[in-house]
Amino acid sequence: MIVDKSMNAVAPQPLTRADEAFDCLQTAIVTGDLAPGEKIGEVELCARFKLTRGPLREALGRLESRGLLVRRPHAGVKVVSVSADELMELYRIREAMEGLAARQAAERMTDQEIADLQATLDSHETMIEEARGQAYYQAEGDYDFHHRIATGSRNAKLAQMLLGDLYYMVRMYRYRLSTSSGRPHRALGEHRRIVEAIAQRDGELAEFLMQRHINAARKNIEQKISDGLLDI
Amino acid sequence: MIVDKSMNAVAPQPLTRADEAFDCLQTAIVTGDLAPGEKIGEVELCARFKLTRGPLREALGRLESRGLLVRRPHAGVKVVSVSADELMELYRIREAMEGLAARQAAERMTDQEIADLQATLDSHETMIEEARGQAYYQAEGDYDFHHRIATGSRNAKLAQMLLGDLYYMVRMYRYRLSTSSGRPHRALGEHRRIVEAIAQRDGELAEFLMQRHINAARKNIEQKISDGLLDI
DNA sequence: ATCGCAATGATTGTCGACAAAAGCATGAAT
DNA sequence: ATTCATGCTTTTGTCGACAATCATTGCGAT
Repeated sequence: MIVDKSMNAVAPQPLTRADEAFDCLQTAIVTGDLAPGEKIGEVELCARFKLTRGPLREALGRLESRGLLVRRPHAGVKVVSVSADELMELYRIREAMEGLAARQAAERMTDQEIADLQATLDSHETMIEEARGQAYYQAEGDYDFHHRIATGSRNAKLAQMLLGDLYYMVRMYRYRLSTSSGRPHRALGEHRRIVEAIAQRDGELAEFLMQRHINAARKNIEQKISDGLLDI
Repeated sequence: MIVDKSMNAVAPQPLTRADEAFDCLQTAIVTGDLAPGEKIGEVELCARFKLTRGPLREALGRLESRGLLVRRPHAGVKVVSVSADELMELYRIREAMEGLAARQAAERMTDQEIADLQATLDSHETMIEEARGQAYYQAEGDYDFHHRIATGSRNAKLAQMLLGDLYYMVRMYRYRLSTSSGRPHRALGEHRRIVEAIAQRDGELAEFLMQRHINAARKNIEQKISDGLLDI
């Protein structure tokens, strides 16, 4: 029984209300418009996003199974609030999964994709040097880099778990932490070395460098938290 | 801002229709009652599981975001069908994530949990020796072992992703593959060595052994597929 | 005979109303 | 004064009907 891979392709254009609701709520949670720990009623959400309860409930179910909010029957929904420890655990998961992604990306990315990835880093560099984009780099540029590697792994489930589950939770804290300091420069250098390894098709090295990169990011946040510079 | 970890606790007892629908559909997919690739209408599902469309749709949304079925707007839902390649990719993800789980379990499991884990393996051994439980061991016993290690990692998100996302997809194929041969004995030996490493609190070794264990399982399936012994 | 178009049928997406459960406040009893 | 019970209010869970969209089938034209 041969199965066509493309059968499980991504959903096409027709956006349904439930999809809109899902996107709205997701960005609202990530950007902090809906604060962690905040308990919020369905009717209030309907009014806020101009929706009816049907699509809204469907979106809430999806958000719940992705771990962005918790729902207690008959008691309402609440945005998840992850502790500092749990954030560290997220980084440990990223270390393992993105290491794999980097290794597979080194084996499977096309030459074109690698060139695009290098071009992306170039634009990041100019942004940092012009000193007006540190926040942007930290927030979106970094996400962009990891996004490309996740999809470049050609591992659909891996990309789905990374992009659909983990990154949203991490980005949720990027918004309020906006950790900068001297990391952007170091992070860019680490990114460059990872891409180099990928360009040389050295999967093992790419995996190692990616793991070390994420481990460094984790330690950076951990340090700031223990110094009291960051509240979570 | 101190956040109470227990805030994101598991849902309590009150089961709602949507939860029932979710469980029903999930087991139906895993056991193969709903065949992969099968296109199925909402009203048919309602009749089959004695539900109304409201809770059903909510369950469908959850199943979709977990990757167990795909939904094209206005065109119905379809059970996912993963190719042989995609199954191999799942094992690669497991290798990375369960390696991490084993390492953290070695660092964090209680002595009681480790004793329980060893007892579990003992019961598996008697089951295999009595030769009447190979299929059971392969199907449920193995799942039991990995389940305990995932929760023993004390990494809530990791356990959620492993138990909620990956295992269901793997179990879905366990049912129809029922791969046995001489693996059960070897697998049990590998399990024992992993637990030994955990009992000695040797996280690195536990991680290495777990990765090798899953890698061996993957190669075993890969071999059978290329030999034409297994259809997917 | 085959291809394209249109109308019909079926299925999904959406909406509003009803019912059930939980939370809260008030009041009474210890 | 504190605690428990009871009623009310609010919110969630559920249901059935309506509207929008897609798939199919039949007809006509080339």
